Amino acid sequence: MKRKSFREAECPVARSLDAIGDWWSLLIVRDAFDGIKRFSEFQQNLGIAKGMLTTRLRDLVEAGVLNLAPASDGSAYREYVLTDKGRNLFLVIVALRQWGEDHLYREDEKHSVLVDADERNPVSRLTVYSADGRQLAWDETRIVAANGAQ
Amino acid sequence: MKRKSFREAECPVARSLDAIGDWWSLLIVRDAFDGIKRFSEFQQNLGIAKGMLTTRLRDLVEAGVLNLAPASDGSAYREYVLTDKGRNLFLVIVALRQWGEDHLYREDEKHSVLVDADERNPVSRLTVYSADGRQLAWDETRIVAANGAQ
DNA sequence: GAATCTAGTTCTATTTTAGAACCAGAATCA
DNA sequence: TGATTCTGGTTCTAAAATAGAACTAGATTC
Repeated sequence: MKRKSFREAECPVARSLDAIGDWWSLLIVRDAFDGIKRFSEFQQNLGIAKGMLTTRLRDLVEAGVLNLAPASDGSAYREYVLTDKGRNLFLVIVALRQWGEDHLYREDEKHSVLVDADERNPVSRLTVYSADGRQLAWDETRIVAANGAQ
Repeated sequence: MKRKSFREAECPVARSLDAIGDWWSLLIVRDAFDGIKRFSEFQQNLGIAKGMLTTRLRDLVEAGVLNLAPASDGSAYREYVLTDKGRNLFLVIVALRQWGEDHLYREDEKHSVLVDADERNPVSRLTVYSADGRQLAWDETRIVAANGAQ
């Protein structure tokens, strides 16, 4: 059967995953953050099948994450650029990156690092803060339902 | 063909997605943060097929995200609890939640809110900071490759 | 002791994904 | 200018992932 959709889910996490949770989507977005724009660049950089890339790019454009614009090199081709909505996925990518760095490499394995453009120092770790600036651990938070209950 | 694996990718984002990027995985983790522990609870809460849930839970245990422990109610059953590695996915979930809240609801639609347990105020937005405390936008960061180049 | 609940397993049907082959229009080369 | 190559796809097949129903053994409750 068709994969179950979360598009109309109550939970924002589920809706996000419905929009950008299929295989390849976030890697395409990651590449877009790294300046990749053209179909062939994505294809070669990711090693993805062309047919798959075609449908993923179409889906991401439909989802409002990417825009299809005239190529910036003046050619008759087009290129894919992040929309505002797409750029706002930056934190998702950074969170995935930090978790991966922390848990998915052996001691002796090197990995790339996200640094700030000016100082070239690694960015600091993401943290959840309360409205009044306290650091919050996962068990110091709660979900309040839409209706205000719980 | 078998879906392409990113387990040995250089990029931490790709490795993360390989580990927790398949359909349902992060929703199971989200439920675990909400205190869901038992097989039947996950199954009913998510509306997932039992067979799918079985393989996802097995994968997450294999990945070190969940642990299978004796049920806390004293029965002979068992329950799934987040490991340290799993708890560290909190930021990923929060980032997905905030993006979804911002971009995937109509004006008139309500959604649940993440609040701090004490004050019951919504948590503040995630932000990327430089080592010296400046807020960084996506285009104020760079990726430095593992070998130190670029 | 019987009925029900829990946590699965197994099966089939459909959808997704990977990969190769093909193709038309744009750009480059000679 | 014409031939060749590059770009950005489309189409096809085969294998894997997912959904859902049916079934089951052991634990718990009635």
